[in-house]
Amino acid sequence: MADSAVLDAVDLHILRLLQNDARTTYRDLAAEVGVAPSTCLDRVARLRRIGVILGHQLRVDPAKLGRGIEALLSVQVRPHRRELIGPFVDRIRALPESRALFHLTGPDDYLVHVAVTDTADLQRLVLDEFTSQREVARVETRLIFQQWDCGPLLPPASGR
Amino acid sequence: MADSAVLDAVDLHILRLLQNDARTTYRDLAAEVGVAPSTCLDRVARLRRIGVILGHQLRVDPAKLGRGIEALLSVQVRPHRRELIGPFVDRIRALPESRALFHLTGPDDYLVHVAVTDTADLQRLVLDEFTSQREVARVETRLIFQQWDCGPLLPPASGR
DNA sequence: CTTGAAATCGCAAGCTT
DNA sequence: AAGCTTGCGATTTCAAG
Repeated sequence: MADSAVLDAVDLHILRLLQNDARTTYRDLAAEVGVAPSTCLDRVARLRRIGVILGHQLRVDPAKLGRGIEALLSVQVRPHRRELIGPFVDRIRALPESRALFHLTGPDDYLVHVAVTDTADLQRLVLDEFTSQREVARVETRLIFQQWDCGPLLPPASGR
Repeated sequence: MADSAVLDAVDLHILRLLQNDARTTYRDLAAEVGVAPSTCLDRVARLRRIGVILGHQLRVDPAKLGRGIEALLSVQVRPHRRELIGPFVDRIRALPESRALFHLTGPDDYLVHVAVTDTADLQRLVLDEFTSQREVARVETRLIFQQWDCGPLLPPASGR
């Protein structure tokens, strides 16, 4: 279903460049990689078709939008059954404060990445949207001091 | 430094649309928002200039790149001093397996989001890059069953 | 902010290897 | 089958009102 794709050096070079700047033109890609622009077009179209490229995302600074504080919330959902966790996931994803949601192994079932205006806002969010809910057994809040993106995502060095 | 920006309804509308699809053309943006395409261009350029828009990122499927397993590693770095954590952060960010890195409050200093080929690869990563390092006092590994992106990031409802 | 025109880009068709 | 070149329509971009 999500099997590893067969990618050559040109594909990987294109992926590396587009992960740095997804708006690089085919002409510039072509110049950098050393092929014709239409070849880049074909390669990118193929990468989209086979699902390697999922889409283009705008990166936005939460602080500039008045959400200067970010935090990670570890949440235990009990009982951990499908009829409870489906609605829980939908509700959390719909919160304007939510940035990302993970379902994890371990004692804490979910990790929620949130962006809020201040600590009072964070307290309100935790109390009103989490601890006050029947299915939420426990919430642990950790503030994010700083966060970093890492290098472009590429196949393991052994390749293919 | 990262003060909240002053955005009007047009800016917010554009941000919402671009977060749904960062490749929406200025022409389509204009039609949707109800202004001229060049106005959209000006607005987006301004949003970039003032730092609200940080860039355009390609979303890629890790599984299709042979990284079918993702995990979160909670890491204690001891002693937690600048001369140790600087190199630690640089080293972790440079790992091809790293997707994101967070510096957090609480007993676990760092959270590392990684994508690996399989559990053996994960074990190798944890042993060779984390627990074997002097400054790493403890590592806790949690697998990611599933993850979700959330809605577009926008200012709090009360805002401007 | 809009209009309008020029430059650039995306994209498909045809050609070559 | 894969890549290159060409050309047209769409888009971006800029100057002027």
